[in-house]
Amino acid sequence: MASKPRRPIPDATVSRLPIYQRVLDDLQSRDVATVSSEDLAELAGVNAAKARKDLSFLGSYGIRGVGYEVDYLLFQIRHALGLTQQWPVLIVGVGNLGRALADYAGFTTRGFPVAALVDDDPAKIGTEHVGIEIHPLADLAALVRDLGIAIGVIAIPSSGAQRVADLLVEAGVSSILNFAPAVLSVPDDVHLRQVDLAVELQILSFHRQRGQRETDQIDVDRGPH
Amino acid sequence: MASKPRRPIPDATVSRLPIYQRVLDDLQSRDVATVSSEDLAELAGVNAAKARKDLSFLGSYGIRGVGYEVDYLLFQIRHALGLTQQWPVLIVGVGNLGRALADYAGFTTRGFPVAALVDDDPAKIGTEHVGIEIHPLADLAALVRDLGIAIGVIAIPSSGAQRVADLLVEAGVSSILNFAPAVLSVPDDVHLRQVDLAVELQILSFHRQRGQRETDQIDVDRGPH
DNA sequence: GACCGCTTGTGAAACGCTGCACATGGTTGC
DNA sequence: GCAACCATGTGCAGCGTTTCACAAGCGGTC
Repeated sequence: MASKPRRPIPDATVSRLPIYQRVLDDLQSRDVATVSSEDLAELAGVNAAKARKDLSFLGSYGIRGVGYEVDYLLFQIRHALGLTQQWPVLIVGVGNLGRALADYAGFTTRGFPVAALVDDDPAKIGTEHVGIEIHPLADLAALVRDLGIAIGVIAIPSSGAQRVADLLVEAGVSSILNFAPAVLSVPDDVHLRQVDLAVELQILSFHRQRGQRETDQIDVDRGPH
Repeated sequence: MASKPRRPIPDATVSRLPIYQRVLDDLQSRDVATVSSEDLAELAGVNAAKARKDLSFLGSYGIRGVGYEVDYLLFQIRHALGLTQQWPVLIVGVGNLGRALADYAGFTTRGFPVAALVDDDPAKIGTEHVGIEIHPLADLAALVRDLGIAIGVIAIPSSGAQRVADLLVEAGVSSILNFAPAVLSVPDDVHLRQVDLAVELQILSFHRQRGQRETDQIDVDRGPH
């Protein structure tokens, strides 16, 4: 209530806040009390002016001549990101990717405990993974309701992704993280984010080729191809 | 050689080209010969004008009054992305995430065959995963050289990520895709992309909370609008 | 208690991206 | 062969983001 953002926080800033949080977590665990925008920016891999401007959207929490108090800044970032409470997530698809996500320590430690696993493979249903029982797809709506799931993660092949997204929306999930390489359509009030692993490689490929074209002109010293 | 981009292709466009490619792949497999910018944009989840502008950076490959020839456009996109040849990748870390990536069909079908797996767990070394032998970390440089690896994928916990990145760079890899939640530093001529799974959830959390705050004030009419 | 050095917070300029609106030019039908 | 139609390609204006440069403010020092 007290901290209503006067200016709305830009999307670009929001996408960097988790990075600052991670860096600050690390500093905190090493008992560092304060940090300057320059050091923080260095650790986060950004420009110092950008870091200051990003943090200024949260409020004026720095001390001139000194820097930012690590503990307090961490609290403010968590608050801005809505991480003052835990958000249980449900993962659909317990293949290698689903298991990797369920195991991923970063989820739980950052306030996103994996509360439920769902799959449609009869051989998997009823078994457990890291202590979490695997439920059939039909139980999805009940799980969302009973566990207070706010975020659904889609980790299945793209052919079934839209159907699962529809199920999640219908069950009342308000945010979806999709790993299937498919464009999903969801209502406007549902937040959808897309992580496409192959896209990242293709972007690398583009830059690689572009760099090589330049060096083509100068010389070629790529070993045996 | 003939098609040297007069204007450099903007980053934002590059990041969308793989999406167009995926959509066009799908159209091609359904024997669709031509597609309009409007239909393509719809399938890719973007604005029609944006799609046209994106494609115009590749050259003038559309036919006014008709649309784009699917086969030809696909070829041009592949060419622009440097996907006219295969780029073998090496994955470091054969945990659940590494296995998920090795299994991921999207890699191979898009020209990025997984050519080598590396891990430092003695229990895993020498065993195989989907027919690919797991090598010790010490073999990294030799594998890169012998297999002509251009892209390295880091799928290990963040504590060892920088060390592995250094090894990859030293071995001559020019592009790195990092899944470890850590900021890595590499030379300027090495391309680095970061995929941070927890960051995506935190961004969702932010928007979720913001949406809730707004509706708190007005009232709730979540239903179909 | 005044000064000096240091770091924050921010106006403003530069840059890149988006989306509209329309001229351009190819195709089809008569 | 001409006209009507249609979808592309792009000039331009608006918007968000980045970056610079500097005033404002805090803490330590003499």
